[in-house]
Amino acid sequence: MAGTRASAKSPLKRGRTATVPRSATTRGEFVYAQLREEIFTRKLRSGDRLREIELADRLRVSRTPVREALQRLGAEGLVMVTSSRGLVVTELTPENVMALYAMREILEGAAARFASERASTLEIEYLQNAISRMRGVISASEAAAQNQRLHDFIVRSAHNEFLLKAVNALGDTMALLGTTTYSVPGRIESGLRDNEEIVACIARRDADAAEQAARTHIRAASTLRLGMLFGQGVEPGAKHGRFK
Amino acid sequence: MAGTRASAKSPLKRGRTATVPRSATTRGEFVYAQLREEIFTRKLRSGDRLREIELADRLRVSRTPVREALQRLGAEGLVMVTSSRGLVVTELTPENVMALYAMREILEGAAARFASERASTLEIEYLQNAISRMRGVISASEAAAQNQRLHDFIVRSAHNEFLLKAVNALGDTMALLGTTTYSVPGRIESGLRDNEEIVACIARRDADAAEQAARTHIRAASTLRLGMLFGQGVEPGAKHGRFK
DNA sequence: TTGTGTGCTATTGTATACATTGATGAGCCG
DNA sequence: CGGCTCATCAATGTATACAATAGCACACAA
Repeated sequence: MAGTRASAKSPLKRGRTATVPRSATTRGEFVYAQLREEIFTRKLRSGDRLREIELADRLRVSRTPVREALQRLGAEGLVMVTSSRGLVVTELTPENVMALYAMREILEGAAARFASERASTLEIEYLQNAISRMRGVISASEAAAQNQRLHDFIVRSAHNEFLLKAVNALGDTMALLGTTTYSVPGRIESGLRDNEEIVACIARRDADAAEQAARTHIRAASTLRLGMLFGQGVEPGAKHGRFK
Repeated sequence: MAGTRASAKSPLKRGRTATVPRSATTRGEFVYAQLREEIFTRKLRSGDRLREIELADRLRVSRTPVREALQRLGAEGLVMVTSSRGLVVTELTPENVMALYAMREILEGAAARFASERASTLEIEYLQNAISRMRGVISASEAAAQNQRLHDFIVRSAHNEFLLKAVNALGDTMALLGTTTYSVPGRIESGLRDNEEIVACIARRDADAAEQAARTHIRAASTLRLGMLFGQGVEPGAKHGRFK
């Protein structure tokens, strides 16, 4: 039985050794990772067209692995088909963004709830340590990164494969938005307080309170985000199309 | 600009004129629809291997559209890669099933909550009519179908694209389980009462209560399901592998 | 008997040629 | 001058040949 090489839906997507990033695993995998990277780093921006031949030429592979990658990206919602321009990097409308945050509120709430019910004592200790490490952080990017790690861990502590998938999918879409809400003054402190509360609830196995606290946390981020979008126009760096 | 034909992620996938079911839209689409059908009708069962060449021969297409279809199915979780046997129809472990229902509880709750907040009065009227139609239904399959339609409509009334996608993905996975919990005696009546309560909460715009009611509804189904799984062994028709 | 190496084979990965089709624009006719 | 037809093009859909590889069976040796 040979069929083992298969395409591997690897949930992680690290870069490779640097010398020859190509052929990290398979070419399809490489193209997928590369395009994700370019989307997240905004080398490819919302609305940019994705032509198979053009990508194949640029990445020095045939159209076959390119199609594979595009299809995976499509399934994740990072690229979408428009009737007028074919395949493009997904553009989020303001309605999408609101729906996105509403959904995040639900999912992060669920993660906190499930973690309250199922996290091991070891996992809870880790969460508490993570909170300690967050105190004293002052840079927005560092705070955002730690916040991200904490929530990833909460999701993993929920021990629910379907939740994990849903959260990852949503996270990818969030990445399309670019900037973090931690750049808003005062957000670091309030974010920390939120997270302390969430972990405390999980630690005392209070599922209802944990869910509520997590929702409140996201709700705050949501409010800030909508302020960024509608309050003062576009974010720094955005040049074209919608508000993105 | 030509790139219009693209692969179209069309949410619907109807058959065509019947004479030649093939080429419904594209061959890739056809293979995708066909395999889904076979999985849902259990012609392909959990654990069955999916070999590209074999499928291509059987469906009279080349490997290219087959690969496309398999990839889409993989993204949806209907097929998975095992290290030992390559690509197979997804097998759910008992842990998976529990996680699945836990997640459904969350998502149906979210749908009810959002619907409470965002459904139009027209949508609410429809929901109430749907409830009326459900009264007096006696067959398990009919009750299950109506229940399904009602919940689909609630999800649509939630007006959240991300929720919709998550629910659909979960629904596909549920389909792998086969039988419905409506075959359990008394379930039709209790299910109806649950649904009446959910719709009533939505109608009076009580988001918290609606979420709670929906969770309760799914929780009941979950309990029944676990009874079916662990209480008396396997379901009728299941012959091999796990409990599926 | 059991461990180990080695070729074979089944199966997937990749490239590429060809088919198909929607859009575009030029030219022709009224 | 306006509208229609048709040739052409750009882009994706499909088939297929070839490459690479993992697993297996078999043989051989200790």
